[in-house]
Amino acid sequence: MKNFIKNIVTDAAKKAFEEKVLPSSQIPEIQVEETKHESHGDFSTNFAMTTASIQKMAPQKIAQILISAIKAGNTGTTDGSEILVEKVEIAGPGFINFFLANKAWHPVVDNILVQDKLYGSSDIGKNEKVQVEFVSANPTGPLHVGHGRGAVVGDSVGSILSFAGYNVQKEYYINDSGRQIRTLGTSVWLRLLQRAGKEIDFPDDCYRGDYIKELAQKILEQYGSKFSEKDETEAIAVCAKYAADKILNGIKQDLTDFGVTFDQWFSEQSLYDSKRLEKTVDDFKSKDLIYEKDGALWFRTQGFGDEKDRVVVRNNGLTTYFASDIAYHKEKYERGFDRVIDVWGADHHGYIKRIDASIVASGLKSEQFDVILVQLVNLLRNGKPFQMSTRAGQFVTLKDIVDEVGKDAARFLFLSRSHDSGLDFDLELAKQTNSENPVYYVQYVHARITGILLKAKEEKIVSSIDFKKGEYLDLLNEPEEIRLIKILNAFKENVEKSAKTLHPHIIFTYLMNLASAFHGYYNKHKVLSDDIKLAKARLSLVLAVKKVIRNGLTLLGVSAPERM
RNA sequence: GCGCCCGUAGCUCAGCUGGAUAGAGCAACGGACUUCUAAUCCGUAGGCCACAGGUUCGAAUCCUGUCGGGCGUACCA
Repeated sequence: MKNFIKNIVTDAAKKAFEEKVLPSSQIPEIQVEETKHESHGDFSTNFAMTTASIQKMAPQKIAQILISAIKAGNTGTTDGSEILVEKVEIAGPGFINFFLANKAWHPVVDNILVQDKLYGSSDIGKNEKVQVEFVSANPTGPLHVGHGRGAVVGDSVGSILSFAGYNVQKEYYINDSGRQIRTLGTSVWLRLLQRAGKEIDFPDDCYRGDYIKELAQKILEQYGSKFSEKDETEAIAVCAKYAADKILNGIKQDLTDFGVTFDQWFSEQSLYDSKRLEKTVDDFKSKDLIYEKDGALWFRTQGFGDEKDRVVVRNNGLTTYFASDIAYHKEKYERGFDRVIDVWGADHHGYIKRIDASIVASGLKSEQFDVILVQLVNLLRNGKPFQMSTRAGQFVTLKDIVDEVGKDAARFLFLSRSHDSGLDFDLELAKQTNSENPVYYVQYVHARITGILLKAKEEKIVSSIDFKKGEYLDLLNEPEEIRLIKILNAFKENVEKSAKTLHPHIIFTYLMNLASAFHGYYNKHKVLSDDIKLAKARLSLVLAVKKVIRNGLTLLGVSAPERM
């Protein structure tokens, strides 16, 4: 539709030049936009204003010339017979506004019914191989609310990119190596000793949650009471492995219940086992990207935009987290991804530059690496801050939220705001299943329409509640109907914008907007009109709305209920 | 100090690849169910878009600075 208008303007400008009413043949990129106000028509172009300096002419005058050219040509027709542009006019400082005939919009409905689940999809991704890595929480405790936000953002970005034609793989990086795992093992081991009757001072830097005690108990049950007599180093290793496995299984289950799925789970330990990390360090050493100083090995990140160089191997011989991350990211590109997207909590933002530096140092381009920084979730209870700490064992888990609020409401709330902004998540508010919860507003549209379609089938107006061809669409001429179709038409654009900017909340905003337009229409006009032809036309429209709502909700991982 | 994010209606936030009269939800007030689901709708009220400069025909949007809030700034992860 937009291109159609664009062509009209381009043709008119060329024609005006040929007829020498416009002095310059230079035609800049023509921008056509949907108007904000209906009084400004359906589309407008600022062409006259942007080209004013080139043509050395007042915008108003250029606009006038263009309009005459448009009117003179037989532009405005698609197949030469139907006139789709009803009116063209100059407005304001030089905008050219286009008013389309209603019938220009009617084919949109058919298009949706035919494309069905594919409506809104596109190929802007050109099948580019993209990896989205998200959550990647350490398996040292259950997922909490903050992880939930990262989880839905990553999951939805994955769905949206797929829908927009990217070849997407979703991955979870398991930090199953390093100090935090040893701490986990120690925590469990100490609780186990306490349970076995030993007096132990439980250190502050150990994990204190009740789940640690439960794990200790399970180990005792499984290995018997003799376990507490074991050699400490060996026992801690067993505890660590056992606990990490159990916790990871819990994480997987919680994510599944939250509707979040992964194509692959990647183990950090595997980077050590395969000697991949070692090889990566050697490789960079031979390229003089890693050097030795003060007994430690440093990566020359400063040369690639970081504030300073960073340690990869400490002077005690242990590798840093950064070291395995370098190897991991290098490995991702070697697996064939053109582009890698990491979803991180905002508290890790200082880490971006050094990873980016390591990627550029590997000979890749900075544009091939994106980080979605998800701002922190501000947990409230009845409007008051609610502090959480994994170490202290005081937190609200993701599971708690999903159990109490439900998957749909939780996901929808997490995606309701741009991830660039902090999110207030009020536990009491989220638990409410009333109209304050926007998810019901959108889902209600889907359920309402299903109700109408079922009734229509019962009354034999339609033979099925799902059909692929609209009927009597030219009867759709109410302003609310045209407005609804315009919004339906904008779905694909919104998906594309969401994919390009990696902002899933664009889909949220779109759905709220569509839902609002539908509810307004529903209250004003009866779909099942006595006029059977009109009823069929409206049923077609309403079915199209239903399909778009479903497609949108699917991208956010929220269900579209038939009944509420 | 330096870096990243944010500052828009009483509250929570959209709008930010520059466009015409800055939007929505909640809260407030007034209306609409014998009619397809009132988990809905319609109306009223509410704004120096933090502040100051700059670029531009045009700035909530881009640039610079100031102020305020959040988060970072390890041979931690």
